[in-house]
Amino acid sequence: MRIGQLAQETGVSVRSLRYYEQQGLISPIRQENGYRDYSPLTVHTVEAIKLYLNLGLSTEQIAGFLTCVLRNKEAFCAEIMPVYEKKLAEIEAQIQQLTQIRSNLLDRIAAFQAERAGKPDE
Amino acid sequence: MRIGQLAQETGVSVRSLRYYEQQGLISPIRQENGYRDYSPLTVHTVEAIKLYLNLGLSTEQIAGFLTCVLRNKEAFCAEIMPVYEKKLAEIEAQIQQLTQIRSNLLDRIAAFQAERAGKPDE
DNA sequence: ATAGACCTTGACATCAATGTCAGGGTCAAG
DNA sequence: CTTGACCCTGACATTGATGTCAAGGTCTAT
Repeated sequence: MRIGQLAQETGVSVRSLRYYEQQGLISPIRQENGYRDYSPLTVHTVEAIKLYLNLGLSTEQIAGFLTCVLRNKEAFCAEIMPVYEKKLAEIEAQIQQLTQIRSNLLDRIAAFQAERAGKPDE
Repeated sequence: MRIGQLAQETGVSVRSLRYYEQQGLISPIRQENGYRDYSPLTVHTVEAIKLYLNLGLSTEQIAGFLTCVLRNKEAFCAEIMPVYEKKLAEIEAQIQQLTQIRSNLLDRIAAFQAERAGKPDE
């Protein structure tokens, strides 16, 4: 299968497929004319990549366990847990920071409105 | 006051002070030798900039109301409310997205551990 | 006059996945 | 043989505040 078809079947752009290859996530063989030639199984690989990217993982992190999860169930791949836990910690830190900013914004909006309401003609 | 002293008094790097100037947030006059010359009042300006940056606002947004809030109370500056509200909406969207990812991560971690525990010697 | 602390401008690097363009090859159908 | 759809590589842009370096000017104290 050529790259255009893979792109169409997975909904991933040709550009991104080449990028995933550059990051070591997929390794198509080459036809005689230089075109990339993908196994039909690569569709599943790309779907997996999409899934992990949607979890906020980087291509580098995905590269660390992708081979394993493609051959086994996730539970068999010990490499994946530290990644999940690291990402979870990052996400929670970000949520906390955003929540703090949100709180500050709400305070300032409230103060703004209180001052306008309380002193309408000062 | 020269840039080094302003940096020291505000805890903001010399690099950032120049950047704020480039973004139109501060406008020091120049000494005869070309050195930037800041009014002592600029310390307050920079403190305000720090505050708004910490709320997640961009220098461009800050530029839109900084002159007003330096002369008046915030409640007097109508320009600021749309900015606060836009930022609040962005923050809440981000929190929601991160919360969704967090939920997905927790699900996968739980599934991982359940599979290991449930089938320890499969 | 020289060292050293301070200032200047300009430029590149950061982070990461993706879009987009340029310049050029391949191939099948007409 | 030409058109058009598809492919290739390589490169720059995006986003935004900040770090850092280069090359050089200023000024003070020795």
